[in-house]
Amino acid sequence: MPSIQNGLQATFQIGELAKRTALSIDAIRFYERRKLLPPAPRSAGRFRLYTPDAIEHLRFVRRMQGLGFSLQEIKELMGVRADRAHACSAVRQFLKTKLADVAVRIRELQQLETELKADLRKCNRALKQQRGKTCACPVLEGEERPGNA
Amino acid sequence: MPSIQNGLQATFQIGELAKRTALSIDAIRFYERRKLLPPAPRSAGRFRLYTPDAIEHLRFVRRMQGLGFSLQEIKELMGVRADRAHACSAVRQFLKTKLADVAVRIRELQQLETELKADLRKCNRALKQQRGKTCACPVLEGEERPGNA
DNA sequence: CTTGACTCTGGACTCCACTCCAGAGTGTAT
DNA sequence: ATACACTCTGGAGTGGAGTCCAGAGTCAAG
Repeated sequence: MPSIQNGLQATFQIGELAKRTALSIDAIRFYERRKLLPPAPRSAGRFRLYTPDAIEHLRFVRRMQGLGFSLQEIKELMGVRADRAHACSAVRQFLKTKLADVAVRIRELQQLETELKADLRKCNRALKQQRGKTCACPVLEGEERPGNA
Repeated sequence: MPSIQNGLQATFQIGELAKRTALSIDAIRFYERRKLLPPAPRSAGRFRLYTPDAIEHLRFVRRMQGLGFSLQEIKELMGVRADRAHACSAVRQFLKTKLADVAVRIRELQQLETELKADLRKCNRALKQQRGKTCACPVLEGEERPGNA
């Protein structure tokens, strides 16, 4: 259970962090090994102790991951962002590069969005026209049906 | 070399396709096995023969992959898009779901873009202020240097 | 008919991002 | 003192997305 005895901040251990981030305990330890999470301070008995920061931290990792960044890239990104305080032109360059990457991805996704919308419109028109006609559409789910073209 | 003897269309074999798509031959065969590419018709000697369609096809795959879709997802997406002709509501539903996914990703990337821009501005301001002062900034590249701060 | 560049298949191997243990220690509740 | 839930480390295993390779076949040129 959370310990508040030092009057500073509620800390909790890894199981709790796992629940609050919907990550597995193993995944959290794995991220720590890969330096995506700073090594947690430990209790007397060597249990990791976390503050709510860790939740935000891990959420950022997952968000980036969902956007298709590798753990390596995320680590670099976090390093730079934490470090922009003592900024230098290498950091600046890194940020510019990443920004350009992100802009490209956004444009490509918007392109895909346009295409999918067009597909959807065609689909809707087709559906409207075929009212009443049978439509088995075995395409989506079926993988293993026997002889049935 | 390309064979044009049937008067229909220039076909080429896998090495050429690899060059034109900047994919490896192995990757192309791998995609075929995973059904991301329809099985190519073969020459008399069982060599795969491709038309320029295949180039577009593979480019689409890579584009989607760059956007973070798994091969499984790309396969589904292509299946549905090829099939919207004989549309049905399952296809329509799939498209709607994917569209929603894409919209979410776009929003998240835009959010990240905003954050990175803010980082960059802070970085620029910091750089302006520290004109003249030393800035070693060992953060980015260094991982394995011995004692050399 | 041999050489050289290309292709074939199947299987083993790699890297990433985890997941799943076993065996041992921690901490609280009874 | 013991039970029980939790955590520790280190290492093996998994699934995705390929890469690498051996041994064999194809085919144009000399």
